[in-house]
Amino acid sequence: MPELPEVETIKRDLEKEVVGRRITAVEGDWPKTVSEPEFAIFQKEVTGRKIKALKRRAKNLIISLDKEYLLVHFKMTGHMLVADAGELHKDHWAVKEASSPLADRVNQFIHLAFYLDNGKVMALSDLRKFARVSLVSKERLDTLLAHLGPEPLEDDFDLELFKKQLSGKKGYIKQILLQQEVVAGIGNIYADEILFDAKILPLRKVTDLSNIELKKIYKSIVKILSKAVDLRGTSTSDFRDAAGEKGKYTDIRKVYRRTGEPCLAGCGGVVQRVKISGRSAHYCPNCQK
DNA sequence: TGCAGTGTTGCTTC
DNA sequence: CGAAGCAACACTGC
Repeated sequence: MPELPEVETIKRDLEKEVVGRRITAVEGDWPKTVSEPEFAIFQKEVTGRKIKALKRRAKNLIISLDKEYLLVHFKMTGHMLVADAGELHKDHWAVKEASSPLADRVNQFIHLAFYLDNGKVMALSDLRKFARVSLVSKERLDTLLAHLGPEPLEDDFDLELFKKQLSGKKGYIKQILLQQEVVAGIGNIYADEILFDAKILPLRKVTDLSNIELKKIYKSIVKILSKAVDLRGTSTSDFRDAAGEKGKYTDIRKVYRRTGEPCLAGCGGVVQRVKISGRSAHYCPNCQK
């Protein structure tokens, strides 16, 4: 699931490959991938534009063109690949070379492709077709992103700001960490990993947490997300970087999708899973209080 | 075999 | 108003 570390990985990969390039053609086989404007107009408007810069805001990738912006949200299974245009079979949107990491099955679901003036292609692969791309003005971009809370890896995200974002919030800490208006960019994987690191049970009510516990959660947010960016994200299922490769945080995760396995802190406990407002939460009942 | 589970977000329903 | 449920999809695992 592309959360903050995964989108940041894609952003950094693309930065090296596509900035300064001009888009020579746009093709797609699933028009709904483009939210706005209508697909044919999008195709016409984006063709010929130059890519100026890349940004990430929460789980969104923002591609600045010489005019307007491409706003990309990967949702569940989307990721952006860069390949030689010749590597793609245009007929069925699949990658040709079996030796390449791009040949991985999850990279074979290409629904939108931006051909570049250096013979490469920036391609959105998305098994479940939930990802969305928009071409928007600066004003529209700001409107669409206005609800988002602070970026947890920015300098201004300190303990006081975290507490302020939580004030007035009710419900379980796990549920609150997933709310993008509270802290931007945390999803199910890192919410579980953060709470394990902070030794706090996901079913704790936010209003019951002590100052010491809030500080632990704050520190774990910064620590875990930074570590995950360093390791290029988590690939328990579909996430891949721009080269089609898996993220390495998968190997050091402590609880996410480890139900029934021994706690890696060596406490003798077994990782449990519960449903919290429709989402799974993984935790160690020994380590987390 | 078939159906629940997977998880992000926005929209609908209560 | 806010919380809960569901739809958007497709594949995996039981």
